[in-house]
Amino acid sequence: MDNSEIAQVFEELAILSEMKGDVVFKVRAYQRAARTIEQLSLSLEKAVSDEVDLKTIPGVGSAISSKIKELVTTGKMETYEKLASELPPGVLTLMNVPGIGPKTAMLVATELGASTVEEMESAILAGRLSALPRMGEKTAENILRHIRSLRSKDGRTPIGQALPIAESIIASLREACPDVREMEYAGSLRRWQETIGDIDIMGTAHDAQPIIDALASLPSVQQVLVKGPKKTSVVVHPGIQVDLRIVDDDSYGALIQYFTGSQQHNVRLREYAVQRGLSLNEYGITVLETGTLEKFADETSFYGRLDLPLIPPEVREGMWELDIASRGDMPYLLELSDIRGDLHVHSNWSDGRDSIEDMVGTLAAKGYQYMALTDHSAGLGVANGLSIERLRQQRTVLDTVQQGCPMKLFHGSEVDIRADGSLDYPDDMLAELDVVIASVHSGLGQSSEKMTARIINAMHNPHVTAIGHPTGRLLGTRDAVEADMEALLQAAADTGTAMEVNASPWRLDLKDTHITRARELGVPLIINTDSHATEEPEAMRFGVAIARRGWCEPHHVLNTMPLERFQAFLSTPKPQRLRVFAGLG
DNA sequence: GCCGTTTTCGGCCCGACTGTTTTCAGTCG
Repeated sequence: MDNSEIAQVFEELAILSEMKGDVVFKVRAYQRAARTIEQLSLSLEKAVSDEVDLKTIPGVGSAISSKIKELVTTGKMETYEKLASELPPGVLTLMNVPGIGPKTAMLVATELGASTVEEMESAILAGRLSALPRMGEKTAENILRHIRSLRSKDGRTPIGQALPIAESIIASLREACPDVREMEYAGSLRRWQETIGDIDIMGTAHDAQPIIDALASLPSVQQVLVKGPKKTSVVVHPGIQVDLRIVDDDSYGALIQYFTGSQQHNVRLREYAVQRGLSLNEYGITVLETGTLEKFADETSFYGRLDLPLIPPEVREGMWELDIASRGDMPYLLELSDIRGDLHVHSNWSDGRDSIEDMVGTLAAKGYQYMALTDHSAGLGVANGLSIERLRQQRTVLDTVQQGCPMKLFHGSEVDIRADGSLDYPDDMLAELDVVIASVHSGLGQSSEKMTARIINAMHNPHVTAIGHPTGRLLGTRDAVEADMEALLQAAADTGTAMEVNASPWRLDLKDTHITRARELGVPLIINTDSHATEEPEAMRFGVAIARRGWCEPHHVLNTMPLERFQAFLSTPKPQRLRVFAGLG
């Protein structure tokens, strides 16, 4: 049972507990635990078997700690089972509909006998819902609308799709309204979560009305939901909600802080503020004793008023960031400008769109010191993988391109890890390459045991520099392979194999919690774009952001090394090269 | 159910919006 499954049980336990009528604080405790568990880098299953004290996890005390242990060891939780059996079947399902909370779900299940969304729908159509206490025609209509919108779209949007939309809306609004001063996206987008619920745009201007009008009249807008003086909401193609808020300059700091969240971070920040006699809201900070509202033009001064440094949006998840920041221990997190090379790049020699020369030119223009050309190996026929002969030819071509190129060009390959764990080129061929990225592309349905052993086997090869896109997931399209991530990361640390953070916004693989764990175990990380065309090296910013969510500093990431040190790393045999990575070699 | 430079007991974040109501419950972020 993995962490997200455990988190799911606590999320549902919170709902059941609320329906039963438990005090809200108990409900919130379950909720908070669920959200913390979801973010945890360490597998709880492993923590329990290692007898780690779970009470060190924020929001986990003795009761929740023993519930986790029960769940991990028996696969069940008595409290949950008992509550679920006492309540009408299907109540949890009903809550998937927006606008339906625990109270309404209970009412619908008990009074109307509905246990599925379909049964609820027909009860509403028969007019039975609006007859209930505190329910009316409007409520019934709204629920029906939500049921229908639930069917028409599938939840959250991958960040790679949402971010360009947000950026283009901001550009359009700035162009249409020169009066706009500050303007940026907030919410989960600004925290670089891998998927986005809706797009929040915040800004300042002398007059909000022209901006609101400009948004409502953008060609991509499908529907205007709310058009008020303070808040405007529209739906843009392809069905993403965009909220816009415009305030005066002097309130912008509190506004952007509030709407960046996360909710959990804001809850903790407000608790922290209350202890200091201050109350926070989206307008500013109120001194409780005097009732005066202080305003802040930017986030730095907002956090500063709480004696805190600016906490980077990527780590505002309500975990330990507040403790770390208040101790003065907030590290310098990796920036895009720290990246000195890209080590996973394809050309039209395999399945890339553009020539070696064009790819090299694009990367050199970014000011990188080095790159690795890593076309696919022969086994990947669908990707026009390179035979040994073509691979050697490519080397001579690359040597020619290197002439007069200011950037060091490494010759590499993205070598397929076959189903049995062997690699697609013989060792003597691999030894000729500067950089070897070993990746799984087929046999993705293997059992966890097989897949784990398969990847670890590749790590034991002395020529394998890194494992590429380790879980193989495609956001919203393909699930991660079954594998024991803890075992993989441990093996990476033991063998001196780097793990890739694939920056493609459709992959983001490793993901944030894996990155945190890798960092804790001393595994070298490499952030690569896996580019197949000249516009794709831009994706490096996604990789850097996801690494920041994993609290990466430059020294956790291999391709922040200056060229000379990176060459020293490559030329030192595994696993001794870890000493070079750690700055000891 | 959690937690402690106020506390081992008594607190526990803040506000907007909606729809149903005559003062507020439910939901959301």
